[in-house]
Amino acid sequence: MSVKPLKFVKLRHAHHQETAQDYVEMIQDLLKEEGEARVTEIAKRFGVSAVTTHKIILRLQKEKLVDSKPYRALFLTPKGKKMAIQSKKRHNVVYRFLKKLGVPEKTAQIDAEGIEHHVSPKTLRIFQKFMEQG
Amino acid sequence: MSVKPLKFVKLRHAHHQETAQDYVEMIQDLLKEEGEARVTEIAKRFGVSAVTTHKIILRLQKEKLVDSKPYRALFLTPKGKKMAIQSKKRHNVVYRFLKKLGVPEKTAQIDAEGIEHHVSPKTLRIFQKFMEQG
DNA sequence: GTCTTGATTTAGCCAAGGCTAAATTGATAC
DNA sequence: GTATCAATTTAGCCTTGGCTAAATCAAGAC
Ligand SMILES: [Mn+2]
Ligand SMILES: [Mn+2]
Ligand SMILES: [Mn+2]
Ligand SMILES: [Mn+2]
Repeated sequence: MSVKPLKFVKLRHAHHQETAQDYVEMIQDLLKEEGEARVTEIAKRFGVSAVTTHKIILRLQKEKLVDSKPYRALFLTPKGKKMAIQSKKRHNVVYRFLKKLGVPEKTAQIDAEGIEHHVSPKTLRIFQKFMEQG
Repeated sequence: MSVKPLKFVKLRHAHHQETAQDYVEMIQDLLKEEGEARVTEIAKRFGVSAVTTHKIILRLQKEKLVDSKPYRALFLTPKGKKMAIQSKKRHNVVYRFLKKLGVPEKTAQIDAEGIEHHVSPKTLRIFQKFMEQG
């Protein structure tokens, strides 16, 4: 049998996207819920220090996903907004799919937070169809 | 609504386990398929350099999952064997579950490689039941 | 206008996983 | 037995995402 590193290469790529996806989703949530997105609140919700959040925000700014001036609140760029919308949608499909299957609410929340980043477009469509019918 | 960092804390914990799980699984495969597990072959299959694999093996030895002498082949400790068996079983349930749902073989392989590490015992049992019946 | 304080940022540390280049070694060929 | 060569290991670099301690700043209180 031949060797297939492809799936591991894709796995590493997915990992590299996870933080960005969770952060833009969180910023979008805060903008909606609280009116503004601040480092301290993001850090509290992720359960990390404000310093960790700050450093990740710097990276997301370099990647043109987040926009802000020093000591000020955070905003999503158009690119960041787009990623947030897509990520949230996928997250929600995975979450509802798990619940439809019979996974308890709390467990579905926890598992969806990890699974979402590894569901390909093909699999996502199948999850969606399952919910509409099943 | 209250703030719930729990799912993110668990996500980070899952990530910390991923590499170990994939490596012990791979070593087990090689012991079975090839008779021995070598750094070079592991690196080839993961699609990383032999140096990267070597460093990860050093960590797994410190964690008492892997056993070997310098320049020699690798073995699993009892602890490593146990993890390999459990990981392989979970991986397989996730993979077969996706195929049963209608996900194409190749996609199921790729997605399962990432999803497996985020499926809790409760969700795994539900996946299993779905296959037996559905 | 100044003071105070909480939020933000900077400095500096760590571990995990990536890499290339170079040194070492085990095993095979001769 | 020695020479060779492929595999392994070491050295040294990078990025991401963790942390604490200390510095800086914005905004509200007075
Ligand atoms: Mn999400
Ligand atoms: Mn997530
Ligand atoms: Mn696996
Ligand atoms: Mn895996």
